[in-house]
Amino acid sequence: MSKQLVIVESPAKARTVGRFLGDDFEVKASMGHVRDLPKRDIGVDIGNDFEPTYVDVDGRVTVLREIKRAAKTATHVYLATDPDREGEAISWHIVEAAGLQNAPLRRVVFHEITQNAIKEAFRHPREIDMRLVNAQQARRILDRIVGYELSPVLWKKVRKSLSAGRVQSVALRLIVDREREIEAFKPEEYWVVTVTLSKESGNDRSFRATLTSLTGHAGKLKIGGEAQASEILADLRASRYRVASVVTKESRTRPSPPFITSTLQQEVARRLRYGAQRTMRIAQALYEGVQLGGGDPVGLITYMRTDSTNLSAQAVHEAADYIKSKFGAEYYEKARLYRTKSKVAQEAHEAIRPTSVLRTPESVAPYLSQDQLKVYELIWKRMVACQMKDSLADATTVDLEASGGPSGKTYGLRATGSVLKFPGFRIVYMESREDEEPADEDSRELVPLRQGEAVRLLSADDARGEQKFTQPPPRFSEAMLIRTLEENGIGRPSTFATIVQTIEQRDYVVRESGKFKPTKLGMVVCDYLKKWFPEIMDIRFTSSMEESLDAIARGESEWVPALKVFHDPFLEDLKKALAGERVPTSELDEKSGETCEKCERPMVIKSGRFGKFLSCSGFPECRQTRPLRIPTGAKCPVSGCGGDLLQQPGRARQGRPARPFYGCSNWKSHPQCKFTTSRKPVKDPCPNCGKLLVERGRDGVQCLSCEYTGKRSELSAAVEEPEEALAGADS
DNA sequence: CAGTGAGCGAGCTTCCGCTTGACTT
Repeated sequence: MSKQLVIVESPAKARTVGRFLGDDFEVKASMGHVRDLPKRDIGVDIGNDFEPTYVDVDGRVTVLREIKRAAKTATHVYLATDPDREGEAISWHIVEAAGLQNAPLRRVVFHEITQNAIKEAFRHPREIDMRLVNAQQARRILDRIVGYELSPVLWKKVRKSLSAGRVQSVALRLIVDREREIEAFKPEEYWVVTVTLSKESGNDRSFRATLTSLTGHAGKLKIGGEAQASEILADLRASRYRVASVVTKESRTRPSPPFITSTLQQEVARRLRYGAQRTMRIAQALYEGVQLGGGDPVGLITYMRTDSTNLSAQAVHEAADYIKSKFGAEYYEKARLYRTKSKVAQEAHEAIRPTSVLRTPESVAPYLSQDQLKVYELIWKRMVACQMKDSLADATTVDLEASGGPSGKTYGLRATGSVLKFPGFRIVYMESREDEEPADEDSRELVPLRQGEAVRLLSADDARGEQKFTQPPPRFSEAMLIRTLEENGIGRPSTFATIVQTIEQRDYVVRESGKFKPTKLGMVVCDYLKKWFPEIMDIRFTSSMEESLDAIARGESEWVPALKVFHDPFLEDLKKALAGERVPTSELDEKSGETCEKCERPMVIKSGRFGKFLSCSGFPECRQTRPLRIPTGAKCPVSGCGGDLLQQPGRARQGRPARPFYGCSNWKSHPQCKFTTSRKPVKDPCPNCGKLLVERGRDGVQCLSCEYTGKRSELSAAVEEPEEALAGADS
């Protein structure tokens, strides 16, 4: 008997949908796009209305064959790819590539994988929406033109193999702009003055207050130097203190919305220090399914590449029941719905949530790896918390006055405190903060005080001034960069992790203690693109592109003219750039901190065919070169060798970026030694056997010769980080 | 995850966004 064919994008989704639909349906997965522009050349006939050439994607040939075969006998072919621009295009490409134009086609869409949503979708089939498809084609072709016309300009004018694109180049710009802000930043001195006070009567408890104002002067008091601070401290030490006002307000805190891709990546980075790639790998495994005891694998979370905070009614309902029975009715008020913040969100899926809150972290723990459990726990807690009641606290602000010091001035001080009245969602989950400093000052309970009450300084030592300096803005971490990109509508949930990978792989940026720092190459490429292609490098370029795409999707404009509007001025920029100057290669050299043995000029780090090497900055007058090797302080573990282990830059191989490795200094010398390792050596020898220790994980060490493992922090001295100037070799 | 070592002058590189592959005996 012939079945009805259903096509979705992901195999895990195919499994679930198949279970809901029953035996009359055969559900197949396209596994993403099945056709795309060719890799070899641009594949767009610009002069001929941007006519694209599509080819079958490598590895999707079998998928297409299967679809073709199943469609022959199917009574209906349901195109159930994701309900967004890309999904619509995937459906259209499947029809074109598998030749299903005359098949009994029906396009169906659902935003959540629940029985109801799927049944409802199948009741309202429609046709493929060519407006959406054309919006996708315009997006794809624009990205191809930008990427494949801009990159060759960089090959000619800067260096070969470089790349530029609508998304990666703006990501690079954010990092470079930030670095310039930091370089230009002038720290300003300021002082923070605090006093420790207590009630007149009794000595039971003290509290701290911070100097905020000088009576008669508007605004916040600024203390710019030590002299001023000393004068104020002299006053405060001799002052009488009085409570000017006590204001207590109830403060509510709402739970954070359920996770979407970007917030999951950020929170996992903050709490677990996992990178975006790793987070996505773990989430993918949770989504694909885990075997719980016996039977079929169970998908533990909903789809992990999403920009929507929507929750299915069923999930909200289940969470309500769970909260009421587990924590009590006072922790639940009503279903909470979260509106998706991003304007460019496509909302094809739900938020990232457990497929059932009844599968608590404890109950699935035996079947998960450590990593998986930690990530699942965060997703589970965030979901439960997001349906719980607000937390309530009494936040008290006490303003005080100090007067009677030698100068006769009157000062204003402030103490704050807060008492949690009702924990609400906090008993399950509280989002971590960017700065990580616990805000205990604010959450501390304050001594009960009355307006007009006199208080006293405990002792002269309890009026203190602390010198501080204003801080430059921080460099971007991976999580911060992803957040900023998303706020500007740049990149999609499926690409956030790879954007970061690309600019790292191109050597545009390096990580230094978890933060991105641009390389000279990155700065040069960014400046070059800003000079010749300011429009592409504008942070708002993507959002204006999205507006035109939306107009196409609504049927208000045509995709070919829209591309033309973009391409005409772009072509002008391209011509100007190609007629312009080449960037001198010396501008790409990184400082090394070393000096040339021959002419004493500084040595610089250059990148050649075989990776990085040291070269005299006096080139071409002085042609001195040296391999780039950084001593690690560790000795070669080969017995009788006695060589030093040196960090070497390593070579990039087949798409993989260059990774440093560690080799013996006696390589190719007398006596020859071929020892190498890719694990970072530790200075201290193994306490067990005296041989070489290498780093393992964040704080671990491991012996290469015996079974010893230990903690790096417990050894006498760890290997020092390479000098900052040489860190570029560490990428 | 992996687990590396040559010392050029040729032909190749590149985008963004969907999604997970896994030759036969």
